Amino acid sequence: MTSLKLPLEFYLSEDVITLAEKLLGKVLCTTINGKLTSGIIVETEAYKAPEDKASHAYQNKFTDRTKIMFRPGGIAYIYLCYGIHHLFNVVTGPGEKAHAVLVRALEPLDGIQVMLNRRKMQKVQPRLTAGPGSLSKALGITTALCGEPLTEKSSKIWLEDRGIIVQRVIRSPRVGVDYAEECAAWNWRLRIKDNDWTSKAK
DNA sequence: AACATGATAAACT
DNA sequence: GTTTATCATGTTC
Repeated sequence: MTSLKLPLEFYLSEDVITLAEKLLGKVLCTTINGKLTSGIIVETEAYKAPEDKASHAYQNKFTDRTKIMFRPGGIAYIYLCYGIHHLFNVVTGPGEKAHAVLVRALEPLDGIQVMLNRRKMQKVQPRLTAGPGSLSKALGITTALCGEPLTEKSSKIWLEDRGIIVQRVIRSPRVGVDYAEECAAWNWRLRIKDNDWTSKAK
């Protein structure tokens, strides 16, 4: 169990793109209210501050919300979007650099019944954990977990390497970042090819 | 006022 | 079966 947990060094690379790619196939686990839920990461997005206009920390903008990203990697950055959705990010980099990887979609693994209850759904459908807001809700992730270390034994949230092999990775432009101008063209959205659990598009 | 979205409904093939 | 449009929603700045 503990040996499967990703080591702190994993998160300290300055190369967020490669890191985002490596996160595919890893397993995100949470124990909220004593209930274990987990899923394979099938879609991520890299955010590389300060030069990335799509990042909250563009130009090293330092606020109460973004300051969490300026810490060294290996912690969770969770923020509220559109007032409803909790989005889960992994903070990466050695510190100083406000890099982060957004987890956009999961393939359910453990605690599926718990996830169904949280989503108020009857049966498993791709949309259970497809989409950053959905997966957070399914795993019980809220802003209460913001800043939580992903490497501590006591953490309620962590990542595991269960030896899952990723066959092929697709790179595509990120969505919802039109305002980021030239940065919107950077192909920093990464997903596993031919996976039913990624949000739309194949 | 802006926002890294999701659920729903209505329109398509 | 799929894609497209609309809007609800609350925190940040």
